[in-house]
Amino acid sequence: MEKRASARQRDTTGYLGRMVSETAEGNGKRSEAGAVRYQKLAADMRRAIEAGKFGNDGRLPSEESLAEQYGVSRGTVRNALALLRANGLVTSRRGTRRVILGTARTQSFHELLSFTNWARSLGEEPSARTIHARVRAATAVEGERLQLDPGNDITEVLRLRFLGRVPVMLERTVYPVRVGEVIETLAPDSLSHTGALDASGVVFADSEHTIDIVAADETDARLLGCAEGAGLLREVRRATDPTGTPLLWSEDRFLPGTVSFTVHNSATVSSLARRRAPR
Amino acid sequence: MEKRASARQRDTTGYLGRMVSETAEGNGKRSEAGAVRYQKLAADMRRAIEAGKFGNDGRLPSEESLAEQYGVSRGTVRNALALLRANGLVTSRRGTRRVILGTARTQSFHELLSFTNWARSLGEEPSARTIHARVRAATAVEGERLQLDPGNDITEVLRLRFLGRVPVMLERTVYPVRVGEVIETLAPDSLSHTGALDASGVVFADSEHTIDIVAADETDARLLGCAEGAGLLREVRRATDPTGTPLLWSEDRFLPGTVSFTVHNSATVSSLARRRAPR
DNA sequence: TAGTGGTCTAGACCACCGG
DNA sequence: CGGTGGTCTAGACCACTAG
Repeated sequence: MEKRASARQRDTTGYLGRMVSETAEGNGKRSEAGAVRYQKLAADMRRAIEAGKFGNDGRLPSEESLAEQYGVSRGTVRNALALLRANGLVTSRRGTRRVILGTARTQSFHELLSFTNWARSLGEEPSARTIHARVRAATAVEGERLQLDPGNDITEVLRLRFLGRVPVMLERTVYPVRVGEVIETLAPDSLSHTGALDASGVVFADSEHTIDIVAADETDARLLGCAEGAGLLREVRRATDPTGTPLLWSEDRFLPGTVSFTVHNSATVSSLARRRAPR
Repeated sequence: MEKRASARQRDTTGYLGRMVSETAEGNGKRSEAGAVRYQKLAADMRRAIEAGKFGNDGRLPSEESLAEQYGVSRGTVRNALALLRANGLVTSRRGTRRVILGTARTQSFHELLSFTNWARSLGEEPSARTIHARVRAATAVEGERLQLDPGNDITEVLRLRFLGRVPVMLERTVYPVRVGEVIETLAPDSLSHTGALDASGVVFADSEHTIDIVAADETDARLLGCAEGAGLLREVRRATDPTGTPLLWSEDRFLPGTVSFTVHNSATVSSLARRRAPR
């Protein structure tokens, strides 16, 4: 192989582009109607890619020619492409046409927050058994997690989650009362709490997911049917509204072999962090 | 609490913006010099936020006024803000000023790919013991993973990784020969393979990380010093160059309690997928 | 050197939030 | 209703890739 000239030549790819609400483009429940131009465009191009309509050299047409074809400005094309890029569908590099990578698999924001949505997107039948749900004063830790003053009330929910008839995950969720009030109006084993919140006008805007491994405690073992001390995959979810106010904090423990998490990163934008485990 | 009017009012936040190479902004090794305008701007604004220079109402100035202050166009400001947004530093919502969320902690692309970089960014002393490294024909599976024809050669490396003196992770990496050739020129226990590739001009552009839980096999148990069958946190890393050509495929198994992974998502752009576990 | 994607500008209009 | 962020346009120049 030929010798490369120098190091430090990398990072020149310094991207940019725009983004976009994957909302209308991905497999979320929101439909394509109501989406703005670049979102429809992205959906369109995604289909075109999957149908192989861009020829078989594995390259996309230039932004200029796409703009012409679709009758929009280059900026709008770039917005759409940024969407596909973020999901790992296409590359981007200065100097050459974009390369088609394949079909992206990133899930929509709501599928990540809602076990029910997620299960359905997989073609599985989700269900839930509420172990308990109660209102009580927040501990100091909970107060901090939800940005409440300690002593404020929270709603605490413990639910066992199933795919088909098989228990898969144990969910320990804490809501600020404000949010929890909505939950309390629901039937005991109602499926999608997140969906209900959604429907009642609660707006989820950002979330953070931390993944690690934890030993099953006595409760986990009993409800999930595993040995005490066995390793479980833990996902801690935190969600906030558009103003940054916490809406929920949840610690979910999955049986091994039931889920995996995949993150896509590019040199230009990365949303993943690897840390030392807590404690 | 007042009743919210209607559902389906959510998703209006349909963001957009631009992105940017976190490269110059985050804690990557590339310096700020050489960065373009919006990158410097982002770095600047990050510092301003951390120093509390935007007042204590927790809000950012309007894009317009930021553009004026910094003497750039609104588009450039939006590019910079998109960067901060992607890292969870600020929110964005139509109609109101952006809200400051806090200090983001997302790691740079290279820290995710390189155990050595990662460890150092934590202030820990990384080391490595190479168990074996060899060149052999690719299996069918490997061929597919690296997009090679089966029978093509690959370089296979098995390394035990330490933080301080403590074994933390066992790394099974496969490179296409083209890439592996660089590795072979290195000293047996040289620290950063990724760094070496980097220095020799190999350009990493995209990566995908899949995280799940796996039972320790006999090799894992022996080298990591855990019980056979114990749960380990598995991270499968795949990296490609800007053209989409695979550069490496690695399966890393971490002892429990050593790492956690955090992903930030927003309703407008999400890079995380939750799946059923393989098999 | 020609073509392509990345950066930047200037201006426009709209949807939404809050008073 | 005014201010703000989201979308879109049109045009310019630059950095880079590949022939």
